[in-house]
Amino acid sequence: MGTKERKEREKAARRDAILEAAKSVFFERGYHTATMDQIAEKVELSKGSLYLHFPSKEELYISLLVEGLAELCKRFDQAVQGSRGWEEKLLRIADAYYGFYQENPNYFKILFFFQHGEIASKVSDQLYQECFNKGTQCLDFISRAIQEGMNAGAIKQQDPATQAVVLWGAFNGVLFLYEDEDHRKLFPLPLDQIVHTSLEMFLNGLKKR
Amino acid sequence: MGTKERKEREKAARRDAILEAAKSVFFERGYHTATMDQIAEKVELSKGSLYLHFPSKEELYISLLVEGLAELCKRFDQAVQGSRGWEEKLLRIADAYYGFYQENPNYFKILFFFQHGEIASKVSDQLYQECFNKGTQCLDFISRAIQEGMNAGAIKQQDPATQAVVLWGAFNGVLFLYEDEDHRKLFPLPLDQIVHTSLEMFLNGLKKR
Amino acid sequence: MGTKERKEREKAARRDAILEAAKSVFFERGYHTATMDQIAEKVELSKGSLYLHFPSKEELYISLLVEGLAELCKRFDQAVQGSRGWEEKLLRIADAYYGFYQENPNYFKILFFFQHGEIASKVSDQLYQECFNKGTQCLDFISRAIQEGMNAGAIKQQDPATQAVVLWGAFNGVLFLYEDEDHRKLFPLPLDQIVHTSLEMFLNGLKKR
Amino acid sequence: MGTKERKEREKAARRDAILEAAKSVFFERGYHTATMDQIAEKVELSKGSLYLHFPSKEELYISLLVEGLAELCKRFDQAVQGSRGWEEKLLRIADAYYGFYQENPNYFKILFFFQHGEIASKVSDQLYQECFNKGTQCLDFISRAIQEGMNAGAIKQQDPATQAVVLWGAFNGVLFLYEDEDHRKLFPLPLDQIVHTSLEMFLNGLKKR
DNA sequence: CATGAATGAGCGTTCATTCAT
DNA sequence: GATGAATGAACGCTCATTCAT
Repeated sequence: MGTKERKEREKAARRDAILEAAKSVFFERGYHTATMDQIAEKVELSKGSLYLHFPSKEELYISLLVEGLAELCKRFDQAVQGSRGWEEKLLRIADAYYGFYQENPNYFKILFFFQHGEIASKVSDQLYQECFNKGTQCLDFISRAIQEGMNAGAIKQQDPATQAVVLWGAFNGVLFLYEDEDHRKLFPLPLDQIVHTSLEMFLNGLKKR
Repeated sequence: MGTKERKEREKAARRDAILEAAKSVFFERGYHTATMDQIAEKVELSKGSLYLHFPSKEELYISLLVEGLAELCKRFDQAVQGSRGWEEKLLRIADAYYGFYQENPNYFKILFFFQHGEIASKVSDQLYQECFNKGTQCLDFISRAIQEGMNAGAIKQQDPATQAVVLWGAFNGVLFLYEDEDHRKLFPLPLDQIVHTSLEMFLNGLKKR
Repeated sequence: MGTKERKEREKAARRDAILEAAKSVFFERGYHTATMDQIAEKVELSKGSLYLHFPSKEELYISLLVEGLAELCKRFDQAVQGSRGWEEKLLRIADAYYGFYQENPNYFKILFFFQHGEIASKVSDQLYQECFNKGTQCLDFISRAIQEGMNAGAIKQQDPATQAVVLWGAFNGVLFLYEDEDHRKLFPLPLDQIVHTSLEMFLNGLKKR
Repeated sequence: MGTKERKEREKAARRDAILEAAKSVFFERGYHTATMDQIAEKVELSKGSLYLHFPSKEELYISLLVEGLAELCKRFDQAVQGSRGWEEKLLRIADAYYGFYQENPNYFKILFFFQHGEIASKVSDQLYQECFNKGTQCLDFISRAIQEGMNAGAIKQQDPATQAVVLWGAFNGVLFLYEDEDHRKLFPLPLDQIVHTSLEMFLNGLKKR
């Protein structure tokens, strides 16, 4: 009688609600400062119930990352679908990333926090794999665009994966400078300008002379 | 009879010993996970003694950062002193950074990560200023090299500070991908190759066509 | 099925148990010397649980005071209800106070000592108000009895509130001399005699000549 | 050659300087909140040196009390010397006390704090005796005045010591109500009026009808 | 499934006291 | 005698996690 399905749907909904609350709390306060109590209060669930859906604070946090990477993938996909030529593709992937950053500046924090390892090691292998896979998927969009550029003769023949990683890291690094207020004070240039300059530099750098 | 000087020297030595111990503990466990007890044990001092030299955990942590930036500055200075031409300068600055990273892969964590504002705001204005100044000094080395390239007509006329920031962020971002073990697994390319590829890309990107 | 009520009753009971333990520990050791650990041990609860019921050591301490004042109010009420004439009323209020003191010699410490502002300022406004109100209620019983005496022409017309405060303070001061062992040695007169003498003096002092 | 005497004089001076600093710090911050560091800084001596003159924080604190009681004794003495008749004597003793309170409202705190016993028990027997003796001396001034009143037939024949204790306690109790800001809010009557009312009441209460 | 009271290990910080110099 | 660095035992409070109901 579909009871089982309904239950599952409800369970998934609950999970999503928790994730949503966790996002807002983690973003507002940072991983270490956020508490399970605050998240529980936000979802209007008891603290104990959180543990019915996520085995630990870390897993909850990283689950957020998986969601974020999935969203990023989707945007990358749309970006490449609607573009022609490797350069346009890269530009629009960058746009997608930058747009994602602007809409979710705090999401971005997790991305980096995860990479920091303090947390990654405390997470189940399965969740870790999910993370890894999503990350790889994202990178692949970049790789393929670069490969296209090589095929077109515009980019020097090299391992496209390496270049994708460099691009990803470099762009991350630039955005990261602006990740928090204190940093912004250190580098008081408008982010738009920084992003524009860096994209120009990176794309120019990719091209053969 | 120099008693006073000796005392001062001893005090400074103690301070350095604490800094050293703090470095190793913070590196191993991360800022939030590290405890003052662990640092005290490492330096074989009582916990209370730590507070004779640093007023708080935060200040201790940031003092480490200041030290690191100072060292980096010194290396940047040596790098530019021994080189001719903007391109060689940038290359050697990058080398200096990369060298610093390789010798102090964990130091880098603080340098770049900075624990993002959570900490910076709890630190005395003076210490904050020191941090800021050292950071600016580092960037200036890069700016000046870029300016030289513009003067030589090799780089398009733009704000060199912006480009310096982009370079700094981008290079940081690339190194950061390798900052911890878990992440290395995600991007299993040799760091040397990544660094080489990225430098080539960035320098190429700087140049006028 | 009354589950909710039972829970609430249990919660209140727990609160009372903590209050009881806190009373005995605070009494034995004084506010500053008493520790939350000791209280937790006494009530056979974990330290953390204490904070489920009281937000801080200060609030716990002052909550004790509120309880004491409430009890005193109740006794004052009974005292005046069962008496006729202002003099009997005052006498029985004093009896009630003295009785309270004898049953709770240590309670009295808090009541009177109040740790003087060091604490009061750190307590929630609400709790502070409760304290204030209860204190005022106690004084009002005295004021009204004095007013009665004035109406009857036995006491000189003056502000009864002032006289109530004086009476309260004076009687407190006398009891306080006996508040701890060391002091009893200094004034080695039996407390009963002291109380009797002082009541006689105060009441005599109130009367017109 | 008087070297020894000079040394002793210097030592006594040092002791006094410490006492003076301790007074100001203890008064400003309260016993528990004051620290030996603060006192050391105030006297411009090292913390260790404090322990050359006083064996503990408690002894230092109580030594202040002895000083205070001695001063009070002196004032009581002057008060009775310059007055005729038991009533004037008591009035002027009360004035002296009230004057002392007004000049040293914080001194008064120690007086009561000592009586609280938290500290008294941690102090050397000798210091305790000094305290006791000075306290007794103070009381004796009151006793003698009351005895005089009895001899004159104005006061009912009773144990004058008991009455002295009651008077002392009662007056203390009244002043104590005003000992700190929070209390003042609870009893928002001008202290002068309270003191006047209470003296009138106490003296009136002493007199035979 | 949901609850929320209870836990308990842990943290950063303080400070009276000691003692080698 | 004077110093002040060092100690170390506390302390108030937090919070991820558990579990009886």
